[in-house]
Amino acid sequence: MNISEAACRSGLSAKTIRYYEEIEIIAPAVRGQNGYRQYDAKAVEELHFLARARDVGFDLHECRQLLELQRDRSRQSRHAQKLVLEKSQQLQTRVEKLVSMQQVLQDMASRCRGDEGPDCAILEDLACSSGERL
Amino acid sequence: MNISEAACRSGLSAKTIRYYEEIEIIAPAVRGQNGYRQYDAKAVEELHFLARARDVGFDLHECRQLLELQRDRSRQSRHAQKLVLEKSQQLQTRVEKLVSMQQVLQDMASRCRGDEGPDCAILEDLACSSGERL
DNA sequence: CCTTGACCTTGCGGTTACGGGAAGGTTTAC
DNA sequence: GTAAACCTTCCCGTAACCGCAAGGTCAAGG
Repeated sequence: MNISEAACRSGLSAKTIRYYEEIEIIAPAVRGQNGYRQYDAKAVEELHFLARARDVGFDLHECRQLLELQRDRSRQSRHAQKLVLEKSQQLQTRVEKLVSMQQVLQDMASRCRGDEGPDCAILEDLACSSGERL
Repeated sequence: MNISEAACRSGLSAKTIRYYEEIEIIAPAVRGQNGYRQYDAKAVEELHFLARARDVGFDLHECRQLLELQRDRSRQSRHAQKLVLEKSQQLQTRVEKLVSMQQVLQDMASRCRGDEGPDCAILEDLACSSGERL
């Protein structure tokens, strides 16, 4: 199959598949006599694996490691688990940061009248270092 | 004062201040006869305002708008409030996405034995489209 | 046979918000 | 006198692609 069908089936875009080949996350695709990239079911599986891994938050460096584990018949599942738990912790940290930012925003918005006048608790907050609630 | 002191007082780096000047978020700094940028208290206030706005999640485009409001004596506080509420909603959406990603990761990790063997629920999940829990 | 449209190829530029480092001028302190 | 600690500009690198352009290929219809 050609790249656009592989894209469809894997959930990646054709651009992304070429990019992954370029940065050598995946092996160079076999080419037809017309120069077109050809993909079989096994290749699509790897692409799909990458799409899933990206979806749950892994960056490409980590995807590379996960794919190596996936290919390695003598892997140890604790290595995969370690990657997952670390990523989970990272997401946790990011969530906490975002939540605290959001709380500040909610607080600012609630103290702002939001009318036609120029008096604005939000702008005062941002201007003033006393507004440090983060 | 020179750029590094302005950086210290505002909470931005000197690099960032030069960058903000380059992309015209702030006015070009006055230069001393040696060519060094000079900052007064008012300039530092604007830099600090930007640092705070970035801290709570605004991108530079939004910071630009906020700073315009801040400078505008005839502003309407509802404009600032609108920006804040929109940003709060964006953060909410990002948080929800991250939390659902994290739940998937936690679930995968819990079903993985995490031992020396190759059997791994995580890798099976990533490989298989039936693992769609996102 | 020709053309049209939908593929495919490569390559280059743009995105966000800076950080790092080079090459060089200035100022300050010992 | 010189070394450290500033400052300047300029250019490259980051992550993970997307968009566009120029051009080759392929299948269908008139």
